[in-house]
Amino acid sequence: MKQELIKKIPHKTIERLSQYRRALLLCYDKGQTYIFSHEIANIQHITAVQVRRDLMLIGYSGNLRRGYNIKDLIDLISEIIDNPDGQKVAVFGMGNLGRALSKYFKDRREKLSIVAGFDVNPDKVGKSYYGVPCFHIDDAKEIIAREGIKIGIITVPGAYAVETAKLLVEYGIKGILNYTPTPVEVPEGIFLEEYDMVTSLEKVAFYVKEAK
Amino acid sequence: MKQELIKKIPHKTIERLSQYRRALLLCYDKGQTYIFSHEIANIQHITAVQVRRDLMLIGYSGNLRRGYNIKDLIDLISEIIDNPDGQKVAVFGMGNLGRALSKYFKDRREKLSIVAGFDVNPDKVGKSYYGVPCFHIDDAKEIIAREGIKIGIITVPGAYAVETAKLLVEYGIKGILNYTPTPVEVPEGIFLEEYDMVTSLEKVAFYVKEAK
DNA sequence: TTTGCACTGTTAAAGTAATAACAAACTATG
DNA sequence: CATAGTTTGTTATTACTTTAACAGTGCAAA
Repeated sequence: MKQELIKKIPHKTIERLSQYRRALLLCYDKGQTYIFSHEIANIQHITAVQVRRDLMLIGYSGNLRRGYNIKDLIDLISEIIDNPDGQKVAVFGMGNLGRALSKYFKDRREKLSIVAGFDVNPDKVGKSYYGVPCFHIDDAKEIIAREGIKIGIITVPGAYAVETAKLLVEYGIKGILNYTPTPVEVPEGIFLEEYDMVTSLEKVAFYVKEAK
Repeated sequence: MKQELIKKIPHKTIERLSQYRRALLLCYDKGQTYIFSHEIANIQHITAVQVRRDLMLIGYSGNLRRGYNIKDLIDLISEIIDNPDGQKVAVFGMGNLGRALSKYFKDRREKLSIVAGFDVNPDKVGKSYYGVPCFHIDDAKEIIAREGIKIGIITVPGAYAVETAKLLVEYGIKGILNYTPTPVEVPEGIFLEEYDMVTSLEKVAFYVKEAK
């Protein structure tokens, strides 16, 4: 897969590739070897055209009669979205949400793993949650450097989101996933993704109201 | 606010309105009475033009010299996105994520509140988490009907997502927020919003890798 | 062998969203 | 009272995303 090609893949396609891979892994585990675009589409909430278009963008060609080779496609998607050397992640804020994420990602992805949690609560520091050791935030700098952690998930209370993000950038984190409702600022070159559960719920509430 | 106008508001604008209101509430609590479009924009990650365009869509006019009246704008946004009679929400799956949401929404919105949690674990049933009572899923039908719950958040393990969604629809839920990585199907007329943490993290990992 | 079917791969069109451009309005100030 | 500065409200443009249309291909079956 050429570098220039990868640069042109739209954000939305990257997201769908992640979802395709998940669906494909399930099928692969069941022993299925080939799959049609409309089968992938049925698993996710999209159309077969969308699937074919996405696969076209990554330069994968299927078999006209049998569809796509599941194993090959999984490998190609992995080649695109995974870092061959692996990617280490840390969670900042080991509250309910931080622990939910720790549990969730436990042994899910070979190339992507949460290796540390941070908190300020002395009751949590020193403990381990679902295999993720919890450290004091004061030790973050050292541990991030030592482990080579490049990605940080922010799950601290909203009031501390901004300062946490600032620290992470200072400590060398290159990608931030902010789950607090407070938007944070990052300098150029740091990838930021924010998701706000309050907004999502209010959106659902709005459309439920409107549907009446 | 006219009904036809509301119908034409784009999804993205609805999401931003929720975020504007949050920012406005903070300013209002600080005693600020007027705010400029670029001030709102600075709080969120958007441009002043975007803010003005969104407010145009909902038909709100600001003061040319002082900007927007914070109180009035909060009221107007609330009139649009809130249900005047309130909206009750239930969480299905009181694991870490379910409890995180329960805690998070505790007393946050007057018109939108989580009133019940459901689980199958007998250790959880009968307990209360952050003010949200946990019931057995077998009692969901009755409680949903009795309380008039219209929105369900799915935080069960992915393997149970599909059947849970099916149950909710059967029990009269009109809007679903699915936080499992497993896509679910809902019939026409039921609003569905899905968010997948795995995809988000993989997306961050991809762009961190590419930035190197 | 040829006809029909069921796919894929690609280009074209439509729909949606964000950005830019700019006129109009108000106020403060000299 | 005129002028400069600042901000709003709206239209126009551009960019992005999805959906539609359709040609091309291989297989199966008559």
